[in-house]
Amino acid sequence: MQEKVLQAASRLFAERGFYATGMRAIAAAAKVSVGTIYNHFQTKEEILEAILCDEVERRSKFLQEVAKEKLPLVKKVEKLVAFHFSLLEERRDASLLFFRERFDPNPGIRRRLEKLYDGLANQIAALLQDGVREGEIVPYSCLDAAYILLGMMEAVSLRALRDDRVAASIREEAPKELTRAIWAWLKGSPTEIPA
Amino acid sequence: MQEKVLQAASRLFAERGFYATGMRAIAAAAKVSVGTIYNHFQTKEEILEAILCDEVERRSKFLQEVAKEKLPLVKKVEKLVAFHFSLLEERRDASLLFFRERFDPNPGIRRRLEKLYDGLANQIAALLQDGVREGEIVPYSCLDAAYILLGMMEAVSLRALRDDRVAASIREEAPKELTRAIWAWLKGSPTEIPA
Amino acid sequence: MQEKVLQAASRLFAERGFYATGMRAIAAAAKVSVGTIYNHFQTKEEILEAILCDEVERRSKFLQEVAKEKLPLVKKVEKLVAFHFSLLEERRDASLLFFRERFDPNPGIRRRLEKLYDGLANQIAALLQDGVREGEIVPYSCLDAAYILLGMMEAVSLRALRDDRVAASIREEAPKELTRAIWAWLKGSPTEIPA
Amino acid sequence: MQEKVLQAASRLFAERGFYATGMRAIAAAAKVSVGTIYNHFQTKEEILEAILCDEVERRSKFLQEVAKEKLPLVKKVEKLVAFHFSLLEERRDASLLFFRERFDPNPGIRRRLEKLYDGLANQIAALLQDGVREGEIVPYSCLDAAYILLGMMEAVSLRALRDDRVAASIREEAPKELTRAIWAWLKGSPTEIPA
DNA sequence: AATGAATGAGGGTTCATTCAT
DNA sequence: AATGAATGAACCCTCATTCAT
Repeated sequence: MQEKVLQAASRLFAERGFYATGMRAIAAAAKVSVGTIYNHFQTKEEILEAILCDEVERRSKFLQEVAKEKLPLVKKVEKLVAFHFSLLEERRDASLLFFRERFDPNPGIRRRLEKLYDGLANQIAALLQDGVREGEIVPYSCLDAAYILLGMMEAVSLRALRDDRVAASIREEAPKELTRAIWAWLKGSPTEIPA
Repeated sequence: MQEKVLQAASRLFAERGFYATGMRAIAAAAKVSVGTIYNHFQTKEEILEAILCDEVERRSKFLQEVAKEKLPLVKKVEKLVAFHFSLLEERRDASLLFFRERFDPNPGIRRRLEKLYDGLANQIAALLQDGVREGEIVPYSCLDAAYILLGMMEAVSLRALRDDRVAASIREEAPKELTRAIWAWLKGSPTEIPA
Repeated sequence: MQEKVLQAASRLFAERGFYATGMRAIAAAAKVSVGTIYNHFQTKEEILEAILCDEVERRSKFLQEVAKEKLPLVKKVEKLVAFHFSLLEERRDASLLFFRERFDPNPGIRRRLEKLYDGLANQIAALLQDGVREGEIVPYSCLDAAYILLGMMEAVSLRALRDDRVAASIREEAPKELTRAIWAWLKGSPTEIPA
Repeated sequence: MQEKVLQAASRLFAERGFYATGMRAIAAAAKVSVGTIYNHFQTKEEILEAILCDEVERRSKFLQEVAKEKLPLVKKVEKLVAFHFSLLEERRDASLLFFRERFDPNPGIRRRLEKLYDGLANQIAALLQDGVREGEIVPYSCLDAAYILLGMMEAVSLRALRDDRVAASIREEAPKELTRAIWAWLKGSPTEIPA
């Protein structure tokens, strides 16, 4: 039941936006009654929260596994980027929401979502920290770098989620290109900018 | 009068989000009546549009000036990023809105906001095109690159606009690091990814 | 529930007019919430439409029965007028609305109300057509005559629905006199006008 | 100034209806400012009242003159009907309002308008009374008859004020036809209905 | 658990009216 | 007298949420 609701809500939120989607519409799309939704979720925002939490958790779980593997950092980055783009294909709606609606709701839920997002950043930062320790990359403020890395993925994803042919081409090229760019950036001296 | 309304609305939209902010709240914060707002703006959306227009224009004007200067592309990018982060400090609320509310799913407002954003992207694309012509960077779909460049600034900014210590650190590190990351992206394959 | 709303609305519309009556007032008078009204009627106009539809149907049904009877046309007119005035007594508010609000200049609502009114006019026209066929009255544009016949009942009714002694007297005299007047009209030139 | 406002308001009220016409629209159409209108009229309803009063007064003045003349009743009726239809042609908008909006506004103003209308009816009743005294028509409840007579004129007028070709033909035929019908009605015995 | 009718606060917007100029 | 920006109550309607069944 919950799954039906979450899927219906994901699609509608992605199509029309969180505020433009009513509970009646979700109930109709999920083929349950409004009352039933409220037996499983306290508020409409909780539905959004559940969707976004799920997205974060998928990425978080993946990062946990990657962290355990014995691989050079560059490979880990490559896997992370690849995974990210595979989710983009498989879970278009929820991914879109993850980028778009993360800031929308009220401060209470926003705070919780930010915390989840910070968790992701921390995992990535730990990954980078390992790389620094191993001498694979130069020393960094790893948490800052993690947020920038996430930002790079988000930026490309938002372009890739449009519906034109360029977007399709980006979705194909981006994993390779992005890994390259991230790596070039991480490898360089943190302060070096060509004159 | 309009200025009072725009400032109040900027603050409230940034705090609570566009949809969660009512006209009555804006009127109260601006210390005018609801009716007076409607003498200056046709709809609530028009208020948001005016705020974002202003932000776009500031960036647009700056880009015009940078485009005229005789500088290597990397320096122009550096200046652009720096300017962007300076606005982030000076005009916190409006900058936040500039990135956050761009995705409003209401088709009417979205179209107009996208047009504004597209204008900026076009200016940046022109900058990059110059770089391609001069051989400074590898050939690109410059418009796509521009969207991604904007997206990178946006994604990092949204983190940098929070209120914690990490945000402060990012605000300090990001201009330099973001320039390097963007440059690593734009330069194309100088760094092999180890196998 | 719908009945409560329709009765409350009939009374208020008749007292204050359609535009001067708010949904809150209707809800309060019907002792339901505003939302409940909107669960049964899409718009305020639909409430008015439902009220007037009902009035039309009462008259329409009556006309159907009269049409089937084997009576001279003048008797049918007499019955129609009598029935009309009996409704005026029994269903004061709705009858008032039936005549008063027919001219609402809002094109959307007007069109629908006109359609209802046109249906009645057509039934009366058919009645008159029979009279023409039987040679009871002179040939006529029967539809136009029907509108005028309805109009005469309407105009007199609006006076008859006031609360003074004249209104009471008209309510008593009008059925008889109106039938005579209508008949004088329909019979065509039996009376020369002295020069 | 007042004349400009009244003409503009007549046209707009007739076109869009009283409630759908705003003070700003009237001001624009009359090419004065909103404030100026309020220097001459206390409320919007007062404008409507002025328009309708004017219409009543034209008819009332005419009736006063006709009453003074030494003519058979049938001629007076003929003149009255003719005058009524001439106003319909010359002052289409105001005449329309006279029929349509007479019942619309709030009870206060409605009462005043009803009084004016009653004045007309009384004048006509006096005319009929003369006819009874002179033996021109059979004894009547003259006031009731006056309202019915007014109702007959209204009913035909409303059909004649439409915009089709039939309306044009009615406007031409109606004065003669209506006079004939009224006279046939008034001449007849008040109770006689053909069997 | 499941239902969906009922709720009513609140949404954006309008507009008759006022008032400082 | 004339102006039109300012006012705010009231408009119709929506919708997250509740609750009796």
